[in-house]
Amino acid sequence: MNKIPSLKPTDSELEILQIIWLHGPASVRFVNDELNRNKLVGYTTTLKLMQIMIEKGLLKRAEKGRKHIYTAVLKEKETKNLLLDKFVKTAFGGSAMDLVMQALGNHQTTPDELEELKALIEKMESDKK
Amino acid sequence: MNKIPSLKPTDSELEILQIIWLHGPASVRFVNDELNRNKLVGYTTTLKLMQIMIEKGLLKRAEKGRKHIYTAVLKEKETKNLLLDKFVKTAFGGSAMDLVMQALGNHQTTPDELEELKALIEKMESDKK
DNA sequence: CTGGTATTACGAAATGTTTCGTAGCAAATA
DNA sequence: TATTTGCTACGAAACATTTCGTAATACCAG
Repeated sequence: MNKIPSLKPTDSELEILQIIWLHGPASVRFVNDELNRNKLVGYTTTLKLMQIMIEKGLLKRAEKGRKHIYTAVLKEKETKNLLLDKFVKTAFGGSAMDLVMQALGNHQTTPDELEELKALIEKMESDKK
Repeated sequence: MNKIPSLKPTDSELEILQIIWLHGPASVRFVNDELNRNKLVGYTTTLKLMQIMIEKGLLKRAEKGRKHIYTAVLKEKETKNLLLDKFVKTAFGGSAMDLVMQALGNHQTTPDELEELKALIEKMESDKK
């Protein structure tokens, strides 16, 4: 029934999504192992979370032999867009520019990244003409 | 006892903080009225939230006559920095640059804003040398 | 002073998130 | 085949967040 997940993933759910986006469709075991590189979390905890994500429509799954293989329903980019929109709205009063300026001012950036950013800006300016 | 609030404000708490940052120290009545411009929320709900924020150290208060006047403990900018750091970490795998690129690509920007942004980049590049 | 109004304090319900224990079952292995 | 191992399902506890009802209290208008 649930086709389009309108709900925003929680922090824990997002950690799981990141792993699946990066590595592609994965079993609970794999996701749990990845999670445990950073923090201690029980296998059944991860399983339960992923089952809930199925209910919410964030993941779908296929049974491969005995295991279940989970796939992300939403693409990485669209999900991050949703989260970004919400974050800009709740934390920066809707001003994406404020966020960009503050993000640049408070994080390390390499010269390459700055060049890339400048290129994007040039492109935006020429598109606008 | 609680002096420095390390906790991140919840979404509801953030709405209250935005109002206090914008208007300065305020009573529960004022905050609740402001909140109700956007959504329906009961007075005691707002009161309770603000009391909890006192416990967490997000707000402090002074008794002016019979009312309590609430003040934000953290400055707007430092709070947004904390939130931004966390968001970059959870949603963009720690890459502020990814966030910046995506934010620029998905929101309207005025030529003035782009100029301002370019100026910031120039400044960062010259600082780096 | 008295009744009505605005305010704070408190407790608790409703909801959402995270965690894990236990059970049941299937597959691999000894 | 008998045992162990690994997986899923399910329920529930622990915790956090949000909401509001009720009560106590201070203030104000008449």
